[in-house]
Amino acid sequence: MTPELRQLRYFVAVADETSFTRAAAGLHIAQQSLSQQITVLERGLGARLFDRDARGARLTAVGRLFLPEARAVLARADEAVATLGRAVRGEIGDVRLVFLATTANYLLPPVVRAAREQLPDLAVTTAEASIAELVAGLREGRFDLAFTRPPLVGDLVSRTLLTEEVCAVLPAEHPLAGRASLQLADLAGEPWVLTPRGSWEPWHRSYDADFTAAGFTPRVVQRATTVQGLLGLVAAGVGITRLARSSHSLRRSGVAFVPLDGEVARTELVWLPGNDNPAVRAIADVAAGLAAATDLTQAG
Amino acid sequence: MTPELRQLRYFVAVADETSFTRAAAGLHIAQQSLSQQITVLERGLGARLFDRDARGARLTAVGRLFLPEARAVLARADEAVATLGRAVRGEIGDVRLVFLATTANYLLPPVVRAAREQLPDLAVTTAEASIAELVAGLREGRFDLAFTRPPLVGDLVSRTLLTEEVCAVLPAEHPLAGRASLQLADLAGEPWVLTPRGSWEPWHRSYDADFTAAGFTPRVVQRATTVQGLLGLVAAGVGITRLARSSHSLRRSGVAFVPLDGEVARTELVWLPGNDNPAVRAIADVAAGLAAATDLTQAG
DNA sequence: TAAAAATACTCCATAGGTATTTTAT
DNA sequence: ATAAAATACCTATGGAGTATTTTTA
Repeated sequence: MTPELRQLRYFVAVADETSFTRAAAGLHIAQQSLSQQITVLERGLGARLFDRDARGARLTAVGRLFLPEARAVLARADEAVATLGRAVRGEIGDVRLVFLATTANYLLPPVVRAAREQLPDLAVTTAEASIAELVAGLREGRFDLAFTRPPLVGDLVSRTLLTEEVCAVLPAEHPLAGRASLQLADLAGEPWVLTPRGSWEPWHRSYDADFTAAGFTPRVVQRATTVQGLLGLVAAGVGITRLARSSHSLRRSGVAFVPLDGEVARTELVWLPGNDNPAVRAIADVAAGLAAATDLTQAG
Repeated sequence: MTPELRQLRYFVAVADETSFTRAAAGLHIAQQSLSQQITVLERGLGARLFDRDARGARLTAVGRLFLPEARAVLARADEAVATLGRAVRGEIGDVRLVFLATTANYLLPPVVRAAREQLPDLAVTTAEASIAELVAGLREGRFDLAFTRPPLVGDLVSRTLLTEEVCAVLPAEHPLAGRASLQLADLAGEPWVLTPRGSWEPWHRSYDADFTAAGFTPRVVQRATTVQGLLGLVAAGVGITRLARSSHSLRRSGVAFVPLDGEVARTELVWLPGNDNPAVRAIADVAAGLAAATDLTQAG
């Protein structure tokens, strides 16, 4: 028979007080109940733990050996509960972060650094993925939290981490390169380089809507899969494109970033609605705090 | 709130089976009762531990972190009970042995060696004491177990460890030194050296009874406190004495040990009747086994 | 005799059982 | 439709309370 923790607590209390009466007072139960519980414990263990007399109760030789054991069990139980508390607060555990390949560049280092500082006992693993892999990974439970861009599909939970300007990206020698800002309509006649339509359908629908609102359909002269590829084509004078300002960190020569009036690009934290891992929320809070404290667009 | 061990056992069972139904069967309780207990545990801990669906129950992220904690608490409790079992069997703990100074010489080494071999985790401390110190030490709880000689006082529990012959101790050149055995009456006219009357009254009363039975009162020419002292005086030809055969180990030259017909000296294990330390019984058993297996008188 | 623990009983909180409903596949 | 868990309700074990007795210094 293994005793219950309550009985061990009672045992320790009597041992500490060398008295059933005093221990019972401290435990807020009647002396008689305590007496009965210790008797049950002793019977269960098959060993007498106290010598009783008119002055109180003192440990037997066996009881003296059991006391540190009982304390150790209780301490271990307290530790278990404390560990659970840390888990609930998201201070321990594992979180698998995934960064959209185009955001990993400037978001991953500060987020991971802040996480390590504020949540040192959390095991954070990171991955860089395409938007399709990222969404599939979240859905299939391979990732807990994604850093990505809208629009996404409906059944994921998102939280906007930061917003930044959307810029027209022009060759450095382009006539409009010196402008402080532009309207998308100003670029109606330009040759465009864009990402392949198949890369992520929701994005392309969003693009189409923007261009339709500006009153034209872009003349696409070439397509490139990566942001680096787009920037290279723009620098080469093949055409122009449209990117978030932070993309500027990937190529600073040969291209000009001119803000497009009223257009913003959002970076979002995304997770599965059913994900109950408190560490996800903790990391999300760290990232949000980081975004609020420092203007991450300055990294671009 | 700290959960009870029962609840932790239930939690581990459900986690292992990934099913309330199967776990309940293994625990020999109804699924509904188990479901209720886990709910109580979750409420008490303030954390959901399982995700339930029609296929069963799987750990949440928090539950996954709590599982090893729960196992550790249960394992620690099992260890505590196991340790208690060892204490009850007298395999661990402390025993303070005391040897009568005149028996320490040949009893202490083999007893301590056997104890270390058979009860390696028992902390055995030893002391050598006069009969008066020995009895007082037992009474006042300074010693747990004594190796001594009868007669003693009534309120101590004793167990005869071994018996040996009582011998007349004569100078080597004494006319009776060559005899195979003697009667005490044969020594009526001899000069005697004995221990001081005050050293331990019960012994002297026993001596007196023996001499009275043999029909004479010994003519005491000198007294010595220690066995060594008595042997020295005998070797010097001052007188004769009477000792257990094992005393021969203290002086082998100049003295002759001649068995006295029908007289036996007992060595006893003695302890306080209220001493509930199982280690005392364990050591007593080891000593008794040792005495049965090897003739300790051969050490004399 | 006085202080402490044990015993005898009573009560009720709760662990556990039974019947049924809800939920998700 | 089926299999699992949750809910509702009932039962009964046993933890805790009150009154009293026993024990020992």
